[in-house]
Amino acid sequence: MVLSAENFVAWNDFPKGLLKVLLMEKDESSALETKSKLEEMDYKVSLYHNEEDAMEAVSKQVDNFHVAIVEVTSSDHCGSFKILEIAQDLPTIVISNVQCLNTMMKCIALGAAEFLQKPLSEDKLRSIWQHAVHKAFNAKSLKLIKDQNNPETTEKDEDEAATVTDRLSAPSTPQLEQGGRFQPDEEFQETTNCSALPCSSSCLHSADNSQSDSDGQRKKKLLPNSSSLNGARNRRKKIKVDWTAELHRRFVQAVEQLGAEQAIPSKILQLMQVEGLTRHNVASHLQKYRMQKRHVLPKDEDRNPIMAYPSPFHPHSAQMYPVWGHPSYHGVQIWGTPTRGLWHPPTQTWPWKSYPLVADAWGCPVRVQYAMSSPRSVMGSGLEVGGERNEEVIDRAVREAMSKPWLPLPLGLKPPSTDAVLAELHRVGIAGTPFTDRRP
DNA sequence: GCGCAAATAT
DNA sequence: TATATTTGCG
Repeated sequence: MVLSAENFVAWNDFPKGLLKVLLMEKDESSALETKSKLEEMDYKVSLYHNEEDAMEAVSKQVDNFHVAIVEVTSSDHCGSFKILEIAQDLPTIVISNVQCLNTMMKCIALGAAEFLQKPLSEDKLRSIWQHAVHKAFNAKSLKLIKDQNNPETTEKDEDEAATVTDRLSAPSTPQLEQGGRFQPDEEFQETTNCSALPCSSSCLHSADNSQSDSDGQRKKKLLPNSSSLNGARNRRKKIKVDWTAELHRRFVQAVEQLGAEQAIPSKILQLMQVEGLTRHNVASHLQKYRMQKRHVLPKDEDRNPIMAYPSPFHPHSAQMYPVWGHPSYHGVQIWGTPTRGLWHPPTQTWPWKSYPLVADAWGCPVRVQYAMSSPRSVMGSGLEVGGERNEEVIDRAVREAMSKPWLPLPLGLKPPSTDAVLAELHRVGIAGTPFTDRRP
């Protein structure tokens, strides 16, 4: 997701003038010149003269650099490529005397933020801070991208696959590596022409071509930022929202706060205050929510009104029935209101998971639902809000249930069994109830 | 911008 | 295949 103007938030603690730059340039005098230029611009520069040291610094995160500037030379650029691979999270600018298009592209493809031709002017160096900012905001928005480790979900539009290499009449179908970096293959190297440099495939050690689909299903992927190169607008596939329990809770809370008439996507979205969520996402979810309610309510009204809670007497009462319901209990879904309890068929898939639990507020054995965030979902982690430990959730739900017995029970808390109620009544001296005879 | 229904993804 | 989510359209 790209940040929009509306959700741009100023980066208040941007380290102005203190951006830490890793500089890897072999030639000492040239390196010192670059270093001094950078320092004049208030960058804090750590200079390395060989790839090994630079890589060690990057991998050990010795200085938590904001930006790296690494030199690629015609003699040996393998090491520099390696840095690009290692410094996946570090905006890396390649500087070079080399004018080989293939090398330039390779660097960009491997994740270089920029390829600067030497000699370096001050103007070229001055703006490197932007890469740090870009990365920071990008990282922020990336939290919202679901399943980023699965390149197939990152891009799918075959039409979009008119990549840089296509433009250069390379017939290859480059693959997007994890984290969005392009993993070149031999084909790429062979077909892009390079007059200045010998291009050894050994430089690209980590390319695992065995993973390319052999069934011809190999997906074409965009190079990062290729849109800016091929002029195509960046219409990447929309990201699927992971409606975690917490997100849904916010949604329901907003819906209920607004009331039936006012609960429209835009207002719900406004109330939810979840970064990255779109009106469309909400509208879609609302549609589903309403459909559930519609399907579920008639069934529910058929039920014996005395049975305020679903299936406490049901032989399968251990089964959990998550519900589109009440927002009052954070992280724990609760049964619908006593008069119009909401019930869900258990066949549905829900973002909750049932776990057995010891006992409830009433001393009855119950199961409790734990909010389950999908581990593969970056989207989920980005949208999850107000993370609360399960124990806290349970404790709070139990406390609330005990203090407000008139409210419906949180899902997971079972109402007292009839036997328990009767025993309790008996204990306090009440022999029976009008319902005693109606027990199943 | 809304809501429904078709299309698409998982 | 079923169902969840997105997309298209009135």
